[in-house]
Amino acid sequence: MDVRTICLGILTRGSATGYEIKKLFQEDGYQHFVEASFGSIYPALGRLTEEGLVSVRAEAQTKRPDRKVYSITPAGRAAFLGALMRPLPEDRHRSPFVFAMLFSHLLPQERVSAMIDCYIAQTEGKLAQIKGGEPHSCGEAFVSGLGKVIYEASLKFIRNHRADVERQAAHAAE
Amino acid sequence: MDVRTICLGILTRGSATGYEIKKLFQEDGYQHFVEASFGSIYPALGRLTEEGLVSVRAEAQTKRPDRKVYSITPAGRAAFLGALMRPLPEDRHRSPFVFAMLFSHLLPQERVSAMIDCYIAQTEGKLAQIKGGEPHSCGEAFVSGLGKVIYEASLKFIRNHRADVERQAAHAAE
DNA sequence: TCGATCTATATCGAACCAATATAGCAGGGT
DNA sequence: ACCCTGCTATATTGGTTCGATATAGATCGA
Repeated sequence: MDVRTICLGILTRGSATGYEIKKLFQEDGYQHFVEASFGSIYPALGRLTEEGLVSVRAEAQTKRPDRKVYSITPAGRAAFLGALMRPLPEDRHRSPFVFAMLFSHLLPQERVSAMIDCYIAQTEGKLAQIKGGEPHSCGEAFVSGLGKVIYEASLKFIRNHRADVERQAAHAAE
Repeated sequence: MDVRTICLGILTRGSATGYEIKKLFQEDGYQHFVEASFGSIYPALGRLTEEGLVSVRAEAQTKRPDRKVYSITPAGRAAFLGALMRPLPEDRHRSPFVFAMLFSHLLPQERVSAMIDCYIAQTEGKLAQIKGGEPHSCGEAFVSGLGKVIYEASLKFIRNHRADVERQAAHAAE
């Protein structure tokens, strides 16, 4: 799903600045399944404004740099709903950790253990973030519930099976 | 994890052509956690060859276009192991479906149901592909086992909770 | 004969991102 | 008073990636 559509979706829920949209990707639960960088957010907002799908209002702040607040327009709302009515792109999951586990037999056992420990800690952090959130709608509850069961299943499996790949690694000649 | 490192990893397991590497991404179980397109595979192989991390041998074929077979070099193998010894990039999961569920209240109930049915079918297909595979090592068994529990947990949760978002969608005025 | 599909290499224009640039501020340490 | 870290805020850049496209060899069914 392209960054313009994602920004439109976020703006259906309320006006926001480019900086706030980026923050939402890092904090508000979106980070588990969607993301964009400043390098694509600001150009996307610019084009959406050109296309009339979004309006922008500059706001001066005291003691802070000026900010640009973007709001979705009726045309933008229609464009977003139109995108949701069309077939969705498939999920993409990229996991350097999982890829690395395929090569665990080539690595020292301590390195494999360190990778697994790091991945478990990261996953626990994400699970804690989901648990600390407060879904405001059925959609949000569905999404955070799904994330929760995925992370829990991952953690359970990794804890139960980490010895399998750690044992294999032990035979690696260095 | 960049495409060069991924190609090096794949080539530690055996020589391959660019076309075969792409096929591996689609069939051999890698697709669940790693991918690259021709647009990045061929340039990556080219650069790896320039850097001496990979060697290439052209092969004529009868009744088929000629092929280029790439093999990893000792320097390439060392580079790959070096990459695995450094901190891994974090996982990235992008899910247009999950993002769309946040906006289920804006959609007709039949559309929400169709999205969920499609996602369930795709996930069942991926699960069947994992179940049909034959892991050849502890690393592969770990990876396919992890994928299996994640897909199973997802399917179970979605089936049990789909009514929550479908019910909400029903109130959407069109 | 044509279209679909597979094998096979490769490039292109557009999208994306991590890094960087610029600029406002607060707070803590030296 | 100065410096560093961290936050707020907009924006751009060079490199990476990808979907589409190009080219070319073939098989098979209609």
